[in-house]
Amino acid sequence: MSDDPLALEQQVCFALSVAARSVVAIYRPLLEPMGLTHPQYLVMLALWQHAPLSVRRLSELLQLDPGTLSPLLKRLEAIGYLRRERDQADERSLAITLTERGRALRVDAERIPPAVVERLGMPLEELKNVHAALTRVIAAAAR
Amino acid sequence: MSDDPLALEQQVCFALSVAARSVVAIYRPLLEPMGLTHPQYLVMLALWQHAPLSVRRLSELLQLDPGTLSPLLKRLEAIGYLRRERDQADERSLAITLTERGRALRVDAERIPPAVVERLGMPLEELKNVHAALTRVIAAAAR
DNA sequence: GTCCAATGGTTGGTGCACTAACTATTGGTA
DNA sequence: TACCAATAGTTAGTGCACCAACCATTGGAC
Repeated sequence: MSDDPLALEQQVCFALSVAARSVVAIYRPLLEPMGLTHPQYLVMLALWQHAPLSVRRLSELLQLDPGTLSPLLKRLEAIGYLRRERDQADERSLAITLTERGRALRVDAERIPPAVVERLGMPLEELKNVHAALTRVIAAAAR
Repeated sequence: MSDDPLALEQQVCFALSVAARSVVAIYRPLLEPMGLTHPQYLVMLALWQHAPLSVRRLSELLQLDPGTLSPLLKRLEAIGYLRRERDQADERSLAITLTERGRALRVDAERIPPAVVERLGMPLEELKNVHAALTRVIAAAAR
């Protein structure tokens, strides 16, 4: 075990990056049949839970730049999973709503989380701990 | 607390993505004066530890695609931190070595990890636990 | 009522990440 | 020796992520 403070294998940021990419890679083949990328999947999760949403609200929920979401939402509209319409009450704002197909997709999506957990083969208990630890990291970074 | 298995706030993948982006965001202003992005910083860490390296070896160490590294390495060569030369023994392979400036940069880099830990304000003990947990996730995903 | 600063979203530029197709070198085997 | 499969790296295409500049709408302040 190296005591070099710059050693790759003891950087938390490196472990975070690799873990995030590794886990997203597990989702890829599962999402591909639905025509979704992982960020698009997260948008769909947010919409299934909270639709209708504005771009601003969505960017807060996902902690993503509106500039990132804008083209992503257009792609989801192009596939036919959602609609982007101006909010009647405030023409600056978009009301993002699900289409029938978008709502229907939820049934397929319900198979994803258990498939990922199964593929990881880690005890649920430990995954909960990881989630809690990450939540503390996110809170610390946000301060 | 929602019991919806598709709820955003209980997805480990979501926490992972947000945490990774949040932590990288902490590095951004620290790396900017050195002219480095976070992935470039990881490449420099690998080189300070193991130079000379081939693209293949680097892609194994960082778990990144050679296709991602290729243009990234050219950018680092353009700034003058490294050299890309064909390996004399095997002309297919690149020997990536540090320039004098690249080696000198290490001194500045040594301030980064403590600055990040300080900025996060989390006990070192907990960061170690996070690191260990992430390492298990990475191993599980790789299996 | 008329400015004007704040707000919501879009666009363009840079760089990362993955995939697939491609080129060049190497080294084993017929 | 002449072939050919494996290996190393590059390139092109798509999409994500951040930033800064931009446009339109809104809602005060005067």
